[in-house]
Amino acid sequence: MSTGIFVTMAENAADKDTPSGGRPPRPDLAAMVVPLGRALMAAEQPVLDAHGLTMWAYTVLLHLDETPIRTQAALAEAIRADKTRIIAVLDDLERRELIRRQPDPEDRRVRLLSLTAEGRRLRDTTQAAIQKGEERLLAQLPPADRAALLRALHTLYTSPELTARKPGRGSSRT
Amino acid sequence: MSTGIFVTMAENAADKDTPSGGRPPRPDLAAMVVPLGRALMAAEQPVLDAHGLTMWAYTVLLHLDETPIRTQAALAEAIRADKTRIIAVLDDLERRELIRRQPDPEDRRVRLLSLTAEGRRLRDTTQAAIQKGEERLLAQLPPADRAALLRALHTLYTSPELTARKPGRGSSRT
DNA sequence: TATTGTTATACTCTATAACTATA
DNA sequence: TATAGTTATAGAGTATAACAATA
Repeated sequence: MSTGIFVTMAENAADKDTPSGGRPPRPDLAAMVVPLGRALMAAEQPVLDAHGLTMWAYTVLLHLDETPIRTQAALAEAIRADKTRIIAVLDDLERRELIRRQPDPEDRRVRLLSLTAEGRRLRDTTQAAIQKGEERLLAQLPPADRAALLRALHTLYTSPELTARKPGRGSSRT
Repeated sequence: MSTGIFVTMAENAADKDTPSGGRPPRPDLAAMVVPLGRALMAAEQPVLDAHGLTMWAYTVLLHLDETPIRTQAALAEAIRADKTRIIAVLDDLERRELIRRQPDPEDRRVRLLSLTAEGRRLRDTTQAAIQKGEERLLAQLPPADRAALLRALHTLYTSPELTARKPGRGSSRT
């Protein structure tokens, strides 16, 4: 944690608004979202520790449940991770029998990824604990704002403008 | 970028809700906020590049404006950065005459930090460009949701529960 | 030749420790 | 001795390149 880029901008112009030509009437969106995200991650860390999961492992468990994924590369792509980075995570999850990693008989290069019963159980209890912590925060908001926040976040998060893949370099052949 | 932790959880249970004992009816808050923040940062990067600013430099310019800060350590603390990390940023900003860094006559250890006119101008044009990009995103939301989102983000961001300083290690003497 | 999974290497970012100059 | 600022070093996290197995 304490990886704090975009921190202070949020307090900017929160109340004072200079109408014409002055400071913008609202703080940058990123200036609130990024530090909030960092704080949320920091708040979740103890919960994950208590359940013996890293954030990557938790992300994998969460994603494996919804969509049965066939290849590790697809999983990595789906969670925007590098394919080389999740290997150690999968190794650990498999060793602890939270996931299965079976070679596909039809294409023996491929590893079929699936959640075990215990994996599902651990995911559920962990997520319950995490959301319980989040509820404490959301309780500060009026019910209408809370609903609008979740709705708006979902809209923005799934926005096609933001889902764009990393376009910079990486387009070199090979 | 592509530092993507907490990515997929957002799509979870977005529509299907299993009432009792099943999956939670909403995705984890962090699972939407963190990737959204990363996407926002990625979207801002080209704008910052065009204006010749790193995100840390932009953060410094933004913060220097609102609160006149006396010491570099205080600035670092305020933007949750390590005091050693902003030095190169300040060096660059000073060399480009976007900020001033004057020794305090009353305590010659201290550097008085202030924004130059050009620094203020660059900050304003950069922020205008960034917020213009953000407006494109926010335009997807109904006006009421947009207002609620900004209100809720500000509430959560300034929440005392999340403002807690890193409590772990660091409390060692020295 | 292309692709899946893997290992090994290099790079980026960040924090920690050590130093100076003032007080 | 304590503090502001600085420099140098080391560590964590990540991506890139190279490899083996299979298609």
